[in-house]
Amino acid sequence: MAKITNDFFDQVYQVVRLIPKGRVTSYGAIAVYLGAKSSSRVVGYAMNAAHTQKEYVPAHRVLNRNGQLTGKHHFETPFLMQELLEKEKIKVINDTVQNFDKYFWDPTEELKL
DNA sequence: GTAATGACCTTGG
DNA sequence: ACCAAGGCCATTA
Repeated sequence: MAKITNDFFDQVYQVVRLIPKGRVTSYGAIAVYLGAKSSSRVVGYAMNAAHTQKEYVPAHRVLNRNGQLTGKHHFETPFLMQELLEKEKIKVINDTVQNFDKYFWDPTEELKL
């Protein structure tokens, strides 16, 4: 399936894999990094197809702008996402990451195109 | 080919 | 300050 969007998806997956351990980011940040800030939804959609990729994608490190685990329900188990985040020493309360701004990992700042 | 949906974000009242 | 609606882009039915 050589589609045009495949490239965009691949970019998203690459960025997500580049997220350091114990760090999180938002869909919008990735969208901005890819130059499609308006396509924040597409980033989330890419995550939806993330589990279809060969390589594992740490989608649990990708949250919305509010720091909420909106996509936890899309994981194999709703608890898996929070479990993984807690393993990264990240406190998750009520499906929300604490100190989100502190753990926030901005690709545009770190990768600095 | 058209219509509806979605792991979102921004702006208006 | 809080609540509601629209917009953007790609995928699926």
